[in-house]
Amino acid sequence: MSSDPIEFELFNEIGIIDQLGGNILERAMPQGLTRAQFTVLNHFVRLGHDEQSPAKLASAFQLTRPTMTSTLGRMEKSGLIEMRSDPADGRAKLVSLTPKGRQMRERCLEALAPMRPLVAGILDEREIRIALPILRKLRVALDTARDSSE
Amino acid sequence: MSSDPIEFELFNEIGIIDQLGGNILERAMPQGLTRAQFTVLNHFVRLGHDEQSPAKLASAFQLTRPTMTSTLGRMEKSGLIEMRSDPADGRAKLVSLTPKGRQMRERCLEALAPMRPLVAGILDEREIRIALPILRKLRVALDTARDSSE
DNA sequence: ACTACATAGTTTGATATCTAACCAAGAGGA
DNA sequence: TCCTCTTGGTTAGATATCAAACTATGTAGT
Repeated sequence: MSSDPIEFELFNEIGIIDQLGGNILERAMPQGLTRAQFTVLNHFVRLGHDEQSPAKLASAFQLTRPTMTSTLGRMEKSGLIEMRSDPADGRAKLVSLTPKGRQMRERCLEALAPMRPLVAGILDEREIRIALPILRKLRVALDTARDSSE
Repeated sequence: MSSDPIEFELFNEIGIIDQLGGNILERAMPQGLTRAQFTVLNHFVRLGHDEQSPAKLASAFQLTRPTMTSTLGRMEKSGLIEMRSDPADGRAKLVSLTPKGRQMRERCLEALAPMRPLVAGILDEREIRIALPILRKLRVALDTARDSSE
């Protein structure tokens, strides 16, 4: 364990946190909503977008288009989003939240609220504020590394 | 984005880093070896274990047993590991690396070596040493939270 | 206008992951 | 001994994710 380069250890911790955290998150979600689906719901409300193309969403989350196709298809089937053809571009589609989608997002936030104190019991805000900029820097660099490799 | 509680932002960054990092890792791996499979190979060598039960492995990686069954099955089929029944416990199995598995792990390390300077160009060691203990603390707490909820 | 390239979305097939449910085997207690 | 509970592994079914390949549409360059 300690024989690993420190960079690998960093990614190792990050990987485990992501897995455990995601797991806890999904258990807390109403009706077995998925983390990926919650992310989409959240994106629209947070950024105030009415409509977005699947390609834009994929790029916002750094996912491939096939992945978005799959997730959006499931969300459309369960009535959380709607899709229509983009009148301005024959190739594209436009995704928007349904009222049910908005409502579901609200319920997710309520379900997640009790988890805030839980995290606060582990890390205090000072520690988070120390770690966050470092992680953000790493994330941004990996983002651009990926973009440029395509 | 900035309207999110800071804890959620933390998990958000962690999630994206994990995804992008894992992706870059898998692209670098020889013969399309998977991150999950590399983790198993690495575990045996790093900890010097000759044999381990699937259940121990699952618990070491905080994965469910079905997940281990699936990954180990694939690794056995491709000759990276061997499995035999545990003579001391009729329920259990014992997993061990094959020479091919050991060799594959070596090749992975070689393939990963060039990535170290890449990361070093983003974060210097000082920053990593600042973030690492905080993340470790979070990981350990989530670990125990999961264990106690079962 | 035609050709070539780029972009949007999808389909296919693979892996990883989870939960739920199952069977087999060990462990403990009455 | 028998009954119960726990533990190890598997199977089935679901979702997310990727890469590769395909179709359709837009864009640019000649």
